[in-house]
Amino acid sequence: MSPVKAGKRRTDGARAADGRTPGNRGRATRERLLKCTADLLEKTSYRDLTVIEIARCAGTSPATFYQYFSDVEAAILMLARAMAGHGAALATLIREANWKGKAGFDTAGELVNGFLELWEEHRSLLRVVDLATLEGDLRFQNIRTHLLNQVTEALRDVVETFRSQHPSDLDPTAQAATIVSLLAHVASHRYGFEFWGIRTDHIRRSVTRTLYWTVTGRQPPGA
Amino acid sequence: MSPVKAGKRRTDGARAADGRTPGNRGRATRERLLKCTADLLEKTSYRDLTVIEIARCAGTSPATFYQYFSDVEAAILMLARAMAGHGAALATLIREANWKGKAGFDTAGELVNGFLELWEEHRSLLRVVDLATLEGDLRFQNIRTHLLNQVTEALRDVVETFRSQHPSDLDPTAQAATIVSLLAHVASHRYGFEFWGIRTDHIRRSVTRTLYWTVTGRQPPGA
DNA sequence: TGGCAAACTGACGGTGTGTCACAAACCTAT
DNA sequence: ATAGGTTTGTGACACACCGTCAGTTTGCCA
Repeated sequence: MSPVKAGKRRTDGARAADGRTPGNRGRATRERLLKCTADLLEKTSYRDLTVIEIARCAGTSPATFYQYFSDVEAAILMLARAMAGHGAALATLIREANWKGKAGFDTAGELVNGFLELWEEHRSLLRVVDLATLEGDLRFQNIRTHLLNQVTEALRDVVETFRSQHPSDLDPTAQAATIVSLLAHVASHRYGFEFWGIRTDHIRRSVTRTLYWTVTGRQPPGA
Repeated sequence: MSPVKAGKRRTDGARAADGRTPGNRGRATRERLLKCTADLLEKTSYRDLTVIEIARCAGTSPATFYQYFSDVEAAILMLARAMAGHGAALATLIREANWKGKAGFDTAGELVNGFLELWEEHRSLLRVVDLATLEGDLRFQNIRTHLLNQVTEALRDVVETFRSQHPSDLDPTAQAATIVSLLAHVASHRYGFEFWGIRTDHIRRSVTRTLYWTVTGRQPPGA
């Protein structure tokens, strides 16, 4: 799979070719290659995603691809980095919304929806990020963390707020991480549920209630 | 990646070579190949797992591999099928244990441990099962469902038991699926948590409490 | 020991990878 | 417009893996 075992894991950020200053045309093809990588990732299984096809789609030769990325993974890494920022919006939602009473329950619902939408938007990318993370790839693990940690930390702070009124021996960070796990997994397996006859809407309500309860430590209003 | 695009997704169960009756030597090498596939899956990333290496490990030629499996995925599929049965033990635990009061809380803890152990045992395999499932591969999706559905259904029944005393408008199946999502995700990202300073033990307690509450609809005892 | 099915493999055409050295396209200053 | 320099693209290559098939080896037992 990798003819030159050594030279594979090259470091490369948004590098321009060898080390030259990037021009206009260059950025265009780079963008085209990224777009094609993303598109093909939707249609092709990760294992079968190939440089040749990406190049063909972008209307260039495979050699050109290697001028911008060291391998397919590197291109996916770029896409993932671009996506990771989107976690910020969720964190902001958590921090600025009201978590008390009925309004709090609505906030929980919005957060669940936020997760479902984020995963809907970046489904195929998140698949690979998850796999690579589980395989121990630190670069992807960092991205995943960057994405989810913002949410986890925001949730932890909310949990701590309620802790004063409602003491508990649980670790707030662990509770927040638990919730984030739930949200991430449900969001990514949404279609799996539907396939087996479990309506997304039912899941949404169930998760919302669990979320509210775990964060606030109280029974949801009107349950 | 696949020279003959057509002939790839061949059907093959525990088939013996072409159509011949399986002998003793045959089963042995088949087993050896499976073992090597499993071992290499631990060390190699899924994307880089290759027939050549599997064959080398098993001390045979690559051609031999193709006498038993149509491709690497098929071998992994076999391993996954063998593992899927292990969900039964968890379902039994759920069905036969007591879910009331303090004993119920202990049951919840045991279930969480059961998940952690199952994932510990089959980490690399479950990674691939998850990816393939999310990529829409029905064969893997079936395996994953077979594994998790037993648990989900058992939990749903328990949820319904409590429902009579504690009415709710939530769909019991959705609640069970929610819980199973939580358990599966936490089990698979266990090391990720530890890496970021969240002790598995804290997660375990947090999940146990959420599990107990969702199943019974009551505050855990001694909280 | 001969015969026969089961098990294995060498060799091959096809496709993908990753690296060059070189060619083409694009400035920009004269 | 055009020469000279830089950026960008590519053909060709050496290597690795895939998946097939014809033909060989192995093991069994009559």
